Amino acid sequence: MTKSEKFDSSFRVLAIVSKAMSHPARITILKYLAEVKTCISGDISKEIPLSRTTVLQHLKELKKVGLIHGEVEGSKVNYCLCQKSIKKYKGLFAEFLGSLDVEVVCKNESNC
Amino acid sequence: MTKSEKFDSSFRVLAIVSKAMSHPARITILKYLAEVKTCISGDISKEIPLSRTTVLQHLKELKKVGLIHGEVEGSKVNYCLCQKSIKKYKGLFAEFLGSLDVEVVCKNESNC
DNA sequence: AAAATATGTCGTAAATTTACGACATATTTT
DNA sequence: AAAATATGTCGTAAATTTACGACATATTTT
Repeated sequence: MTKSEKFDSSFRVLAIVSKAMSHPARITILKYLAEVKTCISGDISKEIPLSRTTVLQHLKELKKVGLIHGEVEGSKVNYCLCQKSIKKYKGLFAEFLGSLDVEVVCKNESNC
Repeated sequence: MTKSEKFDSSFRVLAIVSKAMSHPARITILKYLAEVKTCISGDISKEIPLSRTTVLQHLKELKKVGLIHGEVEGSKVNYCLCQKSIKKYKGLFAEFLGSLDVEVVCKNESNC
C-alpha cells in the first residue's frame, strides 16, 4: 500500500526519518543517549516506562534509520548515537523546513 | 495504549510533529504549498498520486498539528502553510537535533 | 556448575494509519 | 433550473505500529 515509489526520493527519506522520530519513547531514548554521552545497554527499560521487548523494538527502529547503532560486547549490546547520521538529518530538516519559509499570498490574509 | 503521559511533554510535541511529517504525501503537500506560494484548493489530488479522499485525510493531519490551515471560501477551501508554526517547529527540530550533537565516548571506537 | 544477567525470537492483541469508494450536500456555472 | 464542481461524511479493508509475555539461548557471576 505505502509502496510509495510514487513520491520523490528525498521526500521519502525525510518521511522515514520523521517516522523514526514520531514516537515519544524514541525521542526519549535519543535524548537519554545524548545525556549520558556513552553507550547504553540494550536493556534501558529501567529508564523508559515500557517493557524490555518494547524498548528493544524501538531501538531497532532507530537503528534501522541509522540514528543509533549497537555494538555487541560479550553478553550485552551497547547502543550509541550515530553522530554522522544525526548531523546529516539535522541538515535535511533544516533545509526542508527552511524551504517552507516563504511569503505566502492568500486572498484572506489571516495567516494562521 | 499510546496514552503516553508517561513521556516528557516537549518530547511528545516533537513526536507529534514528526508523525505529521512521517508520510511522503504530506511532505509533498507541504513542499507544493511552499512552491506555489499561494493557497490551494483542498482537491489537489491532481498533484498528488492519491485519491481525493486520501489527500483530504492527509490535509487534515497537517491541519491538526497546525502546519497548514484552511480557509473556506464559497464552495472551496484554500489551504495555506502556517508560517508561524513552521518557524516554531523548525526551531524545535534544530534545538533537539542540536542537543544530540555531543561527543559520545564508547568503548569500541567505531563510531558508526 | 548453578544462578543471575542480557539478549533474541515468536506470537499476538489492540490501536492506528493509509487508501478508497459510495453517497450526500452545498455552490457555481451555463 | 440543470449540470458541473468542490467538499464533507461514512464505512471498510489491509497494512503497520505499539506493547507485551512466554520461551530459548548465550554469557557472566558467584
